[in-house]
Amino acid sequence: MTTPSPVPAPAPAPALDKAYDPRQVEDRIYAQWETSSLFHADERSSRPHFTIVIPPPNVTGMLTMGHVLNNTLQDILVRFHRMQGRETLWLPGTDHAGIATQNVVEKALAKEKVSRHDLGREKFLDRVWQWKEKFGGVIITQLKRLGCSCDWPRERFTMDEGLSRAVRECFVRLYQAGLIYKGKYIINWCPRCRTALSDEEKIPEDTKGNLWYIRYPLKGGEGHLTVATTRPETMLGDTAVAVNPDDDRFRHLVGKKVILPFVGREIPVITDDFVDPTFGTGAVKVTPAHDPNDFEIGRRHDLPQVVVMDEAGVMNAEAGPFKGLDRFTCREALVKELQEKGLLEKIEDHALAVGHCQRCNTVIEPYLSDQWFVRMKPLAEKAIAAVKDGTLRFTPNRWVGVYLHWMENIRDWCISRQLWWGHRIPAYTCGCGHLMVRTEAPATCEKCGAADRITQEDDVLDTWFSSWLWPFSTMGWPESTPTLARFYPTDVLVTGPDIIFFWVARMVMAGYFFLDRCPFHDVYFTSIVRDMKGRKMSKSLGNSPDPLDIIEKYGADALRYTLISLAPVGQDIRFAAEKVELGRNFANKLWNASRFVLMNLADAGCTIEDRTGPADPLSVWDKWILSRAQAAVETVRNHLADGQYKFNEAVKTAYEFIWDDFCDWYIEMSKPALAGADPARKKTVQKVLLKTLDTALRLLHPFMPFVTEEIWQKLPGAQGLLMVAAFPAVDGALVNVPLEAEVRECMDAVRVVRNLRASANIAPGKKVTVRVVGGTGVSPVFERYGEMIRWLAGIETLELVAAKPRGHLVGLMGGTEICLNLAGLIDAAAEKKRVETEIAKIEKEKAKISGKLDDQAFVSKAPAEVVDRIRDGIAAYALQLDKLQAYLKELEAI
RNA sequence: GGGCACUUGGCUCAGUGGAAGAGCAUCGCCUUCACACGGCGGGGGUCACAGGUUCAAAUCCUGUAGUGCCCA
Repeated sequence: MTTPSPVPAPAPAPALDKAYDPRQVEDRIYAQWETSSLFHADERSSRPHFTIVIPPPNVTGMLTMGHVLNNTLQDILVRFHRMQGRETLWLPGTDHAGIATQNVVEKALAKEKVSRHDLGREKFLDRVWQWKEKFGGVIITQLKRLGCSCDWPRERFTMDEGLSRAVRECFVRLYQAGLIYKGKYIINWCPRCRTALSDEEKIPEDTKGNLWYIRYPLKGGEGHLTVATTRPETMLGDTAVAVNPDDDRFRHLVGKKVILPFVGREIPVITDDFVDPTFGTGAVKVTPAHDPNDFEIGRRHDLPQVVVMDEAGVMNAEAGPFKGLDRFTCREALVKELQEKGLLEKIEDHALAVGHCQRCNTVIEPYLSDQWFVRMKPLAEKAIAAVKDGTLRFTPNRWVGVYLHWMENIRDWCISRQLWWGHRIPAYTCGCGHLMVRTEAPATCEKCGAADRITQEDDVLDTWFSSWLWPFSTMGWPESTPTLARFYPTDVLVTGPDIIFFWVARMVMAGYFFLDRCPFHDVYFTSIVRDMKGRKMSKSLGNSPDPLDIIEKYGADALRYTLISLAPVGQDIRFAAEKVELGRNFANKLWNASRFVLMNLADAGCTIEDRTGPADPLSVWDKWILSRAQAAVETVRNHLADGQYKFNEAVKTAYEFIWDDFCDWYIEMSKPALAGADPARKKTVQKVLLKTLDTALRLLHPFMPFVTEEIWQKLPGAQGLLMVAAFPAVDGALVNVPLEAEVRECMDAVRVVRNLRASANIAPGKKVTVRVVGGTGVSPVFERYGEMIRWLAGIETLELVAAKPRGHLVGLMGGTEICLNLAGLIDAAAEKKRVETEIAKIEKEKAKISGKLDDQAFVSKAPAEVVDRIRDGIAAYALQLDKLQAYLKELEAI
C-alpha cells in the first residue's frame, strides 16, 4: 500500500479540451504574470542577481522575426535563471532612433504639406513627442505577446529625462578628459537626410562605375596632363594634381601648373607618396573638400579647400557653369562638355564600392564640414584587453576577430548630427566667441560675463551616443542608485552581429570609461533570420512574415519553439511561417499528454509535492522514465550554461524527452497499470506520471512559457505560478544507466514484432502469437519483461521455444529469432523478397566493417576496444546471416 | 583585394577522429478509449570536388569550385 498523502485529496482535475488553443490561454496567462509583479526585480533582495538589458528596439519599430529570435533567447535565459532563484532583472526600453523617427514624422507632415522648417524646431519636436506618445512603443506591446518577462515598470527611453542627463554628463566628462573635439574634417554626408553620419552608418555597395580620363591643359604651353577619376564632377573643386615622387614619367611636370577646365583655375602639379602610379594614368586630381584621401594630401601640401556643392548635393557657385545642377546631373553634363571640348581621353569600366546611407540608401557624399568627434583610441585599450584576457567572452567565438580588428584600427567617431530629434549637444557659445561645455545651460558667459549672447549648438548627437550608455544609464547613472549598485554589471548581452561596432564595442568602451567595469561578461550573437531563399528579411522585399500574424495563427509558444529549434549557434536561419506548425504540433502533443495524465489522476489523491518512496513499488518502467528525466534535466542545464548557449540543443532535448520517452513509451507503458486491478501499482504509476509531467513542464517552461504555465496550474498540488517554481535539478539517486540499457532492449524487441506485423499487414488491434527461439537464457528480456513486451507489441501469446516453428514470419533481434505466427498464411513470395533485402543489407554492412580486420595496421594500432567492437559486430552479422539464410531456405521450400 | 562562415537524404538542418542522424516531405497500414496538430512501420545520402595526415576522416590539414556575410 502507498503512504496516504498528507495533503487532502484535490478536486478531480478539470478535463482539458481535445486540442490546445493558444488564443484562449496566452493573454490570460500574461495578465496573470504581469499582475503578480514577479517580473519585477527587487534591488533589496540578497539573492545573487542575473541581469540582462534589452537591446532597445527603435521606438518607431514593429516586431520583426529578428526581434522575435533575439527576445525569445533573452526570455529563455531570464526565465531559466529566475526559476533557479536568482534575483532576475530584464530591463526593457526603446531607442529614440534619431534619423528614423525624424523621417517618419516628416513623412506624416508631408501629407499635410508642411515641412519641419515651416514649423520650426520647437513645434516640430512637439510633433515628434506627440507621435511618440501615440504610436511609439507599439513594439513593447508586441513583446508582451511573445511572452517576454521584462521588468516593465523599469522601462526606459533614450530620450527620457534620466537618460538625457546621462548623455550630457557623458559628453561633459569626455570633453573634460580631452576626448571630444570639434573640427572641420571630411565626414560622410547624406544629402537627403542632410546630416553627417559615422563611418559605420555608411554602407558600401559594389557598383559598376567608370573611370574617366580627363585632360588638364598645361599652363603656358602645348599639351596636357591626363588624370583618371571615378567622380568627374568633383574636378570643379580640384586644387592640385598629384603624382608619385618616384614616377619618372611626370618628373618634368612637377612644379608646373595646369588649367582646370570650366573654372579656369591654375593648379599645381605636386608629388605625394599616396599616389599609386599604377592606377589610371598615375596622375590623380586632388579635391581636398570632397575626398578623405585628398583631404589628407591637401593638409600635407597646404592646399585650398574648395567646396563645390551644398548640403543637398546641388552644385554651388564654385561650380561655375554647373551651378544649380544636382551632383549626378552635373556629372552627365560635365562629361558631355568635356567630350565636346576634346578633353575626355577615354572612359573605362571600373568596379567600386559606393557608400550609401544606412537609413535612406542615398549615395553618401564625402563632405568637408564642421563636426564633433570622439577620440576613440584611448577608450579602446581596455575594451581590447577585456576580450583578450577573457573578462569578456563572445559566443560564437569567431566574432572576437572582427571586434579586435575594428578596435585595433579604430577611428574617431563623428557624433554630431544635423537633425532636430535627439540629444542637443551641451555646448554653448557666447557672442564673444567663448565655448562652454556644460551639463546645464550657463546663465552667463564665464569669460565676458554676458548673459544674453549665449547660444547652444544646433546639432544633436548620434543616437548611438545615448545607446552606448544603455547598460548603466537605464539604471540611473550618473546617480549612484540602488539598482545600479545591485544589478550592474549585467550578465549577458544578446544581440545581432550587425551592430557589433555600432553598439557592442562602444558599450564596452563606455562601461570601462565611466564605471571601470565591463558592462557584461558574455555576448551572445544571434543568427540572422532569412527567408527560404536565404535572403535577409526586409520590408522592401516583402519577404518578412508578420510575427503577430504567426502568433495569432499558431501561438507564441509555437513561434518561440520553432525559431529556437531552427537556430544553431552561429548559423543563419531559413524561416518560413509554415514551419511554425512544428511548434504548434509540439504544444498540442504536450497538451494531450497532460490531458491523459490529468484524466487518469481523478482517484489518485497525489500531488506534485509527493515523492515516490520506499513504499512505492517502482516498476522498471517507472525507474526508466525517472532516469530519463534526470538525463534530460542535466543536458538542458548544460546547454543553457554560461558560455554554452546551445538553445537549439536544449530545446531539442526537452522535445525528445517529452515526445519520445514520455509520450511514445512511458504513457503507453503506464496504461496496463492504470487499467489494472492492483491499486498500489496504479497509485505508483499515477505518482510517476504526475512527477514526470511536472518535471517536463518545468524543464520546458523557459522555452514555451504559456502552455506550460496553463497546464501546470491544473496539476494537483500546484501552488502559485510555474514561472517562479524551481527549475528541475538532477537527482542522482534516480539515475540508472544499466536499467536504461535493458529497457532499450525491450524496445528493440517490441520494434521487431511491430515490424513483422507491418510487413504482414496485421491490423493494430489484432492480437498475435509470438514465439521466441532459444528458450530460456538466450534473451532474458523476454523472460523478465514479457508482460510489457506483450502489451506494447500487441501480443496475445508469447512463448519461448527450443526450435524455430513452421508457418511463422521470422525477425531478428541480435541473433535471436522472433517468430510471428501466421498460422501458415504466409505470402511466401513477398516474405522471400523481404528477407532477401534484409540479407543484402546485412551483407553490405558486414563487408563494410570486415575489411578493417584484414588490415594488420588496424588490428595492431587501433585501441583494443575498437577492434573488439568490430569483431563483435562481424560475429553478430554472421549469426544473423546464418539464421536468415536458413529461414530463406524454408521459404523456398514452401 | 583581405578575412570569416557555409556546402550532409527531395527540403531545412544536427553531427569535430572509430560501423551516416533528426524534422518536414514521401510510401504502406491504422480514425486503437491523450493526441490525425496523431500512432506504427518502410524507402531514400560514395557527407561539394581534389589531394594530404592517420591503423581509421563527414569530422584534422592544403588546394579548387560555388554561396553568403564582413572589412578595405
